[in-house]
Amino acid sequence: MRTVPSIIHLDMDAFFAAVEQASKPSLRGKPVVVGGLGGRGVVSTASYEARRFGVHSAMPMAQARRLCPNAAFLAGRFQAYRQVSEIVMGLLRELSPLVEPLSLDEAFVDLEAGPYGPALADAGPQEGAQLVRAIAEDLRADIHARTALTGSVGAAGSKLMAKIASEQAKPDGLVLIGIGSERAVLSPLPVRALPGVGPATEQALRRVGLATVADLAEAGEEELVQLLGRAHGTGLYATSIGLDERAVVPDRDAKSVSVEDTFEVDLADRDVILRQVEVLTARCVQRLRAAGRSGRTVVLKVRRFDFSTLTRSETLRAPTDDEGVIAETARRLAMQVDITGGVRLLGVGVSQLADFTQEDLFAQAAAQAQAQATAEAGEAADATEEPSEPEPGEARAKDVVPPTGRRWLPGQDVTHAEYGPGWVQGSGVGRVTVRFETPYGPPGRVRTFAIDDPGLEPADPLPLRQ
DNA sequence: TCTGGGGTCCTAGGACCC
DNA sequence: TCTGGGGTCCTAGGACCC
Repeated sequence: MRTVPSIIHLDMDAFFAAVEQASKPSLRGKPVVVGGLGGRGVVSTASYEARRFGVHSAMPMAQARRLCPNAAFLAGRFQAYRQVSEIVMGLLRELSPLVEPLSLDEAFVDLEAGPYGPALADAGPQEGAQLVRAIAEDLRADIHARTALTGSVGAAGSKLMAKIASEQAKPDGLVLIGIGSERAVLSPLPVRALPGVGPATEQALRRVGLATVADLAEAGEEELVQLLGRAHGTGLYATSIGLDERAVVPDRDAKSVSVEDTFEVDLADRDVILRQVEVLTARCVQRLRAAGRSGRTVVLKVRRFDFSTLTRSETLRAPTDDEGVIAETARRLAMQVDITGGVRLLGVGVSQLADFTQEDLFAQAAAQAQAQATAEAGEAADATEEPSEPEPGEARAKDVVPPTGRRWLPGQDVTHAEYGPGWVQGSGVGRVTVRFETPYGPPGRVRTFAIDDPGLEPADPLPLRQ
C-alpha cells in the first residue's frame, strides 16, 4: 500500500485535434474534427470548440458535419501524432523507467521507481503529495514548452484512481486523489465512469437497479459475479471499493497485428474480395515484419452489409511471417464465408506471435513445408473452380488509387516550390487548395492549384516547436 | 450519408490427453 | 464394463478501450 499518490496518469487533451491546431495557426480557436473523411468515416477526435456543437469521438462523420458544418474536417496525420507522442513519452521517462503507454496520448508512470522515488519514500503523506503536485505541474509545463500542447494529469495510489483523477482534471488540469479518500471519490460516480463498464455492462447493472459505484460496493461481490461472470464480477467489485494493485508495466509486447478496411461500397464479388484479402495481407505482413515478429494464427474478419461481424481463424503448425502462407490461409478462410448481400469490411490479422530468431529455423522450415502443402492444396481447389480473370478497368472498391494524379487529403502536409510549406485545405474537380502556414508563424493565405501542379509535393510534418 | 481502425481480455464449447 | 474429471488447445464471439 502506498502512502503517497505516486502513480500518475497523463492524458493529452483532444490530442489529434490539438496537434492539428498547433500545426495550423489558422485553426486555433476554431472547431476541428479529425477522422475518416469517406462516406463511412467516424470522428476520431473533436477539438473542444467542436465538442460544444455536440461532436464527439466515434460519431459518424456525416452527423458531425450536420452538427458543425463550419468545422475543419481533417484526415489523421499519424506520423505527426507519433512524433509528438515520442516527445511526450520521453518526458515521462525522465520521471521513471516505469512508463506504460496506453495509446499515443496516454500513459501511466510510477514515480516511485524513478529519481523522485527516494524522496517520495521518505516524505510523509503531506509533503509527499506536495512533491507529486510539483512534479506533475513541472511535467505539464515541460509538455507545453516542448509541444505547445496541454495535457491533464491524475495522481493517486493506484492506476484506477490515477485514471479517474486525470478524467476529472480535464482539460489542462491536475487532480490528486489522496491515499484514503478513494471511496469517497468513487461512491457518487455513475458506474459508467469506471474503466471496463461500457454500454452493455451499464445496461445489465441498470436492469437490477445499480446506477452508482456505491450501489456496486453495496451489492457485493457475489451478486456482481452472478450478474457479470467471474472475471468481470470480481474485477468490478474490487474496483468499486477502490481496490487496485496492478503494477505499472512498461514495454508490453503486442499480442496480435491486424489490418482492416471498410469499403466505400459493399463488395459483392468473391474475386474482388479475395483480391482485397491479398492487399490487406500484404499490409499486415509488412507491419508484422517491421516488428520483427511472426505469427501462428491467421484471422480473417468480415463485416457484412447488415453490420453483422464474423471472424474465421486457422492456426498453423508453426509461426510464420511469409506473405504467401498467410495470404493463402486468409484466402482459404475467405472462401468459407457467406457473402450474400455484400461485405462492408474485411480484415486480416495474425496472433500467437513469436519473435523470429535464429533458433526458429525449424519453425521456418516447417512454415515453408506448410506453404508448399497449402499452395498445392490451393491449386487443387482452384482447379475445380472457374478462375475468373479480373476485368481490366473493373470497378474495384475503395483504395484503388486513381491511375493518374494524386489524392490530396484535407490536412495533409505539402510543400510548394514557390510558396513553401503548407497543408491541403481541400480538393476536387481537378484543383487542390493549400493554406501556406507553419506552426511558428501567423495564419497563412490560401492558394489553389491544379491537382497535378508540378511544384506541389507531399511533405513530412514539421515539429510543433522550432 | 449510420456505425473506423487497432488493440486487449474473457467466455464457452469441443477436441484431445492423462 | 461403465463412468469421470481436469487441463490445454483451438475456434468464435462479444465487451471494452483509445
